[in-house]
Amino acid sequence: MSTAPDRYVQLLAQHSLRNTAMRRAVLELLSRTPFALSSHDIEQELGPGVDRITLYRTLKSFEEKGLIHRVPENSDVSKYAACSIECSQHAHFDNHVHFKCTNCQHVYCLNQVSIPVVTLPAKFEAITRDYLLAGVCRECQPA
Amino acid sequence: MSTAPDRYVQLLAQHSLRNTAMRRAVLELLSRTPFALSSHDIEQELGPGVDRITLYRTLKSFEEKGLIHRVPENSDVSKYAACSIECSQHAHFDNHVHFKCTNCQHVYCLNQVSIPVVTLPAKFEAITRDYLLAGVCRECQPA
DNA sequence: ACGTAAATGCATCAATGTTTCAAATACAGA
DNA sequence: TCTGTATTTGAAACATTGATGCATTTACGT
Ligand SMILES: [Mn+2]
Ligand SMILES: [Mn+2]
Ligand SMILES: [Zn+2]
Ligand SMILES: [Zn+2]
Repeated sequence: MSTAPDRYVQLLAQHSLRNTAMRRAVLELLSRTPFALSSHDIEQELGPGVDRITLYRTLKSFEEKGLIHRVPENSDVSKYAACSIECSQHAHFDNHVHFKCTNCQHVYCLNQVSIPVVTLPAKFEAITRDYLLAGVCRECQPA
Repeated sequence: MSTAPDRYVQLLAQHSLRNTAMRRAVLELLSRTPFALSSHDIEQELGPGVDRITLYRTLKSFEEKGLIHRVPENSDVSKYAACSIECSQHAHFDNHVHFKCTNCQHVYCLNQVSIPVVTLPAKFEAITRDYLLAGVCRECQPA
């Protein structure tokens, strides 16, 4: 009756994170959900058992280790999504555009659409880029 | 000894906002500063007299009326910058790129650089776009 | 199976922002 | 210029997000 060596246990090990119930649950939830989730969303989804502080710490270490990335939501609440497989502690490779639906409020990672490069004024050196669109998503289009 | 009919009084009137001390002060500060300021920054700059709650409300109405725009800082604090002259309550026209310096933490509006358009997957309809770069700014470049 | 470093759970604290309501004030109209 | 009224302000209370310190528990290398 040992725990099946599932995908998430492996992912945690690969990123030097210990295998705990909370971590497995959060990782599973974010991998399964097709849009970004806030800390509050995750708390709701995981049910009443979860400790808010532990969840914050989980999200923080996941972000540091390259398991998830924070979506540049321009509101006051952070939302998180699973990273592409090649992200690590040392470098994030989530160079895709994000899309926030003004109707359902969901934020999608558009992994197919990469962020275009712009020419900057002299002496500005860019290292990271974020591109956030807002509008109406696929699900919310009027017939 | 009447108040000189200055630029800010005019701007307020044009956007259907009453002429108050707080509003003049905030508008003047944001117009004069070459990078975006947080609510906290503004509080510091304006000195100990300012009421925090009134300031929040000032920023909120300025944003609604199209006098300032919120910069999509991916951290937990909102920063504000003066809008281009043609913004109004009904439409913002700040289609420029923003740049956050990882050294001095300042966020600049790069008004010269407009946001490139991307091709979205079917059925996604974009209405607004935000593009935030991070890196080293002009002032912080090593010699 | 053990020892230890890491993670958890809980209390406490801090920052940001909203709401409610009475008092003050800007400004349109007389 | 005076006056009435809708807007704005200032203060207290509240809500939410998140960090920190510390004792206890747990995961995992040996
Ligand atoms: Mn993403
Ligand atoms: Mn700007
Ligand atoms: Zn939608
Ligand atoms: Zn700088």
